[in-house]
Amino acid sequence: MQKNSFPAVSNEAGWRCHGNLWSNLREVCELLHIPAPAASADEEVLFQHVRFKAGQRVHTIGQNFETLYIVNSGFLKTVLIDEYGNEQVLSFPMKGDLLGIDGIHNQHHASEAVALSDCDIILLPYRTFSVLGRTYAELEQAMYSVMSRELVREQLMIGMLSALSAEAKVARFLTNLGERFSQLGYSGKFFNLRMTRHEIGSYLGLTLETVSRTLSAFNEMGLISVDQRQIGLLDAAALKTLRRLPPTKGRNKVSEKVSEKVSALVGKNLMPQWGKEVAVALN
Amino acid sequence: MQKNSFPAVSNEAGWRCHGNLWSNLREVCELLHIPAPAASADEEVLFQHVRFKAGQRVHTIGQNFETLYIVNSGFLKTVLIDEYGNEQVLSFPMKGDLLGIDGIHNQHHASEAVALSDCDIILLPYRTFSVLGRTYAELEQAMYSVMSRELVREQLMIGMLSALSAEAKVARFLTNLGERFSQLGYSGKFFNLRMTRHEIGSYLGLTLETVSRTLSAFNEMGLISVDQRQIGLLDAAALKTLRRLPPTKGRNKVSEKVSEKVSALVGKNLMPQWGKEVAVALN
DNA sequence: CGGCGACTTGAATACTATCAACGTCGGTGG
DNA sequence: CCACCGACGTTGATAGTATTCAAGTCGCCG
Repeated sequence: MQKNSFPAVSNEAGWRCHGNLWSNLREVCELLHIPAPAASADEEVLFQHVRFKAGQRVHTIGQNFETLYIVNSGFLKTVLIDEYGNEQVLSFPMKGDLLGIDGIHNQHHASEAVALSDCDIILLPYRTFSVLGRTYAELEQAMYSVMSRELVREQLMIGMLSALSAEAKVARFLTNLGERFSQLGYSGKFFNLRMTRHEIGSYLGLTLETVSRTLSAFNEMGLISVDQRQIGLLDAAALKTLRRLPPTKGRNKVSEKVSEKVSALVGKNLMPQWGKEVAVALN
Repeated sequence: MQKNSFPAVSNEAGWRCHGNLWSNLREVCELLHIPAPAASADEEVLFQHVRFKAGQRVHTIGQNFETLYIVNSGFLKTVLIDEYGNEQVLSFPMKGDLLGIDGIHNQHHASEAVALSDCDIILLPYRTFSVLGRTYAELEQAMYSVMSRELVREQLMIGMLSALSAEAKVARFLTNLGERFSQLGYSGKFFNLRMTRHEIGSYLGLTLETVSRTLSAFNEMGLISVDQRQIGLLDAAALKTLRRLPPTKGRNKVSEKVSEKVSALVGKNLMPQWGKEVAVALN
């Protein structure tokens, strides 16, 4: 599972104890990119690491909510299960992401978190966290901020799901993933996917075939390179500006002319209607 | 604007002062359905009401975040604006809903809240709230819970957007709206919509034409009654069980037989593939 | 080697969007 | 008062995108 291009994360932060790894509050805050409480005599408060193997569930739907989880290494997916047993992928958490927030409300998890690779997860017991929050106001502030950010992220997801074409969704998915990898210090241009086409499709509201076709189309257009799960973003700028054809009525002249040019450029109608050249011209 | 079937909300809760209405902490907590802090010598902490006329914005995108808002009466929409100026409706808040959470992160509002009818909104300054939260732990707990609930709501929205057919989306929209009205003490069966077809479509990821057609189809099928914005849910149970035809491969025999029967029943292919009779048969 | 899961690709279908015409309702001003 | 207008809504015809169904390939593991 770790045969990819990512360096194995070194877990030098933390102490070994009883064969497990532990982190203190400062390390946890760093991981979450939130300011750590300044003075802390609580250096002895330690948080346990737990390892999950690929395929294992960190928490399941309906499970009693007792703790939050912070991803220290590895890749996961969070899913909803509908009444027919179909998975709906909600997110692909990775290092630094917080899991389990959905359980705070009514004390039960509403979603399921599954490890896509071997993972190292830090347990942040909610009781402990609450106590710490009463002590350090900054912590609580940070928690509000993280939850608010998560909310905004989901709002953007909603906007993307209901307004973008299949090609635009896949393009954004790839560039977002690249940006997240960059922020973690990995390459934002060349990476490999940890999830199946089916999971990508579920996440984007598409079928796996559509995802596969779109990736192939991007590949033929030279926007990306694809070899199974190995992805190379060859023209990230073009991908980022890829959108559905303008929903605003009023630029019909432009779109007509352009669509001719574009479809002449790339054989079939695989080229997104509001493609590369156009987007550049708009800037 | 208030010529509808809803009784005008009486605002006897709160005090008039300088021509404005004010509410204390206990009233605010009731409105949000969260437990009020038990002992409170802070009875003198009052929160100002502000009235917005239909069409006015409570907050706009990019605006500095200073206060949260609680809907005391009226109906709103929250929207995202994309790079072409198109609106993406995110929610339709009404009495008891909390607005502005998205501004906590990075101190700027990510979305816009617009009044769809005349509204009475309670201001909950974030600074004030933070101070109160430090005093009353239950308050903070409640805030986490509300934000968590909001997160779960958006997750369900994502699942709905990416997995359901147009008919199922509209059906759920109607039943959800009915349930919310019920909880507020209004009729959950007969109500009128406060938003245009375009806004519904934006919310559901559909065009206004599709929304209109679907409502007409439901009407002809006897599931609902429609007269402009006056809606009557005649068969809420059927609406609630309306889904897209099962994405799980494996019940092809059933779906084929049924689709014939159903399409024979209602002229063209307006009948959702997994319709009323089928759903009942499955239970 | 056989089999399975993941992936790709093709062809046909089906659903939804788009474009367009028309109807309704309210408000406004001649 | 009536004509006009604009916003909203309905309905039809058509087009196009994404899904579905169906092979077939590839890589991996027992």
